[in-house]
Parts: sequence; structure tokens; C-alpha cells
Amino acid sequence: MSTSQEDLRRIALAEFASAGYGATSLQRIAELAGLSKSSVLYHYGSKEQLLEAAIGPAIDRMDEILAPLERGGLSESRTEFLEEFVDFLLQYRLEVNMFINQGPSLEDVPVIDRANALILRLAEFLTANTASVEEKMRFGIALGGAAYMLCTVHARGLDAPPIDETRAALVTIMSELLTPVRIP
Amino acid sequence: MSTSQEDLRRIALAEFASAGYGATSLQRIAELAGLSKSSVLYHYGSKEQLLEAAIGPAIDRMDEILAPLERGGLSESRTEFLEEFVDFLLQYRLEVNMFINQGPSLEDVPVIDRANALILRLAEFLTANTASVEEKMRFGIALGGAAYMLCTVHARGLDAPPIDETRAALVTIMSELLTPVRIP
DNA sequence: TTAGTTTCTGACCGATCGGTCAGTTAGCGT
DNA sequence: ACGCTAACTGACCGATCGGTCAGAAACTAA
Repeated sequence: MSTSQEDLRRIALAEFASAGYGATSLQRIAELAGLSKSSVLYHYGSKEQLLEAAIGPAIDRMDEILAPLERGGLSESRTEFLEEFVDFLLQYRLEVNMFINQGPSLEDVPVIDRANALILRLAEFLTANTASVEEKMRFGIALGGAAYMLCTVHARGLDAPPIDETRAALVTIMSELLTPVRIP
Repeated sequence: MSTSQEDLRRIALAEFASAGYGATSLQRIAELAGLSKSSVLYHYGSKEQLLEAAIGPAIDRMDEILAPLERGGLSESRTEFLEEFVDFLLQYRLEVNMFINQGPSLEDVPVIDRANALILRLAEFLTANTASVEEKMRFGIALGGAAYMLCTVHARGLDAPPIDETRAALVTIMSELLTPVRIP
């Protein structure tokens, strides 16, 4: 269990997240790790397998956060969820951004399919679990992130609701957000 | 004023926004336009100049939306701003996403500097103009988008507040969002 | 020391990248 | 018909991409 494996994973994750998968070369990862490109491939076999090793744990983590909430709705632990959500975005430095900005060559990579499916689940979940105006307000910040992701999903051309419907939904939500709270 | 120039701009914008700048080849743009790679370069000179032509108008548009609000604060036209904001995100298909996911080769391109500066301005403006809890709620969705962008800016390693401060600010905002409104 | 295994590397491969250039095609005024 | 110009193309360039492979270097066990 040399440190090289773990260092490589960490370095690759940071680079993929910041510059994107297609824009990050194995040569650059190797230089940052103080190794040769051949050594990187020796440890992980291919660039795709390195990607799998780099972002797989992040997807697992988001699954852990999201799965129990989808089963039980949001009746409990709203605070914990949102804190965990933001922590996830910051801790993993939003490498979801990388999942989207993928090159044409990444269309059949399983881990990318998992990531895209997760983003859709997350956006739909956040949108579906804001019934009342008060809920919408409380989840405004999460909704904003979800809206951002939805837009990105649309830009990527993934399977998602028509853009007109998304726009209408966002405008409706925003209209309610802009209406001052009326306490009966 | 042949249609080729405008078609190329539109196609390039869509491809850059969906697949990212580094992952989009001139060959692919040429194929989508029904031209040869040489013709694309004949019209725009280089890939960078094509990028400039593709996203320049989008940056100008966001400047038009943001500039008057920065001068006059948010005392008026909150509704219009948020509607325009969402419209912008959807209309231009969030190609800001592309500004971030740039390769190392794009660090000195002026239009990219403009785009990055715009994202920072937008995030700071949205964060600064939510003083009260009610304001925070109303702008929750916009804040969410801003938070997402801030995270991405951090991931890109651009000049931004330390990530710990950003995290603390987000948690504070969320704590207030999660506190039910008390009407005195 | 010696043998065996793991780790690492440089040289090389085919493919593709952005970009250049000579030359062909097409459109238009005369 | 002609010539001029703008639009377009295929061939080619050096560089870099992900990936392969034979072999050197380093470490361990005896």
C-alpha cells in the first residue's frame, strides 16, 4: 500500500474537478505526482479507470446522503441534509461540474452514467420536496443549486424535461419566492 | 453576410457550452456546420477567436443585466432582475459552465478573464445584497446559483475568498434559511 | 550475493489536436 | 466570355493525446 496510489487518486480528482476530464492529460497528472506517465498507467491501467477510482467514492458519498432521504422524504433532518449537501459540494469541490463537461468520448463510461443519473435524482428530489411556499423559501438555496444543475443538464443534452417546462417551473417558484409571506 | 458566419457562431456556442472548450474540436464544429475545418479557420482565424465570437455577446448581455443593479443596488426591480437572471441562465444554456471548465491553455485569453471576472462579480453581488432574513429567503434561489458558482470558482483555483470562509458563510445563510420566520 | 517480484521509465505507436498554405470552386460585375 | 474576389478544401505540419512494451531500477527474502 504505497502512498502513490492514494496520492494519484487525490491529484487526479483535483485536476479533473478543476480543469475537466478532457482537458486534463495523464502527463500533467504524472508531473504533479512526481511520476512518469507510464507509472500512472501502470497503477490504474487507463485514464477511464483512473477517473473511476477518483470520483467513485464521491458518488458513493452522495448516494449515502440522498438514499435515506428519498426513502423517507424530508420529514426529518432537514438541517442535517442541507449541511451535508453543502459540505459535499465543498468537500468534493463540485466535481459534478466535471461529470457534465465531458467529452464525446465519455458517453459509455459506467461511472459517468452513474454520476449523471445522480445529478438528475438530486435535482428532481430537491424540486419535488418543496411543496409549500415556506418550504420553497427554506430550500431556496438548495433549489438554486438544483436549478443550476438542471440548466447544465439541459446544456449537456441529457434526458431531462423540456427546457420550456423547466423555465416555467423556475419562474413559478421564483414568483412565490418573491411574494412576501402572509401570516394568517 | 452569409449565413455561415452566424451558423458557426451558434453551433460553436452550443458545443462549447455542452462539451466544454477543450473537449470540442474544430473538426466537430466543422462537421456540424457542414464545412471543412479549414473553412472554420478561414472565417474566424483561430479557435480562440471563434470562442470570443461565440460567448462575447453572452457576456455583454450579462453585463447589461448586472451593471445597473450594481450602481443602484436592489432597491427596485427585484422581480425583473431575477426573471432576467433565470432567462439568461436558460437562454445561454449556462455557458458560464464552460468558462470555468477551461484547459490550462486558456489562462491568458481576454474573453475568459472577462467571463471569470463576471462570475465573481455576480456571486459577490448576490451574496452582498441579501441583508435581512427575508431578503435571503427571497433570493435563496439566486443565492443557490451563486453558491454553486462560488464553489466552481474555488474548484478552478481562481482568486476568491478562502474556502473555509465560503463554507462558513454558506452555513450561516442556511441556518437562517432554516429558522422559521418570526413575526414580531 | 543471488533470485524473484514490484515499481518505474523512455522509446515508440497510431490518432487527433490546432493551424498553415497552395490551389480549386463559386459567385458576380463587366 | 472574361477577370476579380470571396469561399472553400485537401494535404500537410509539429505537437500532444492515451496507450503499449521491453527493460532498468529498487526492494525483499533467502
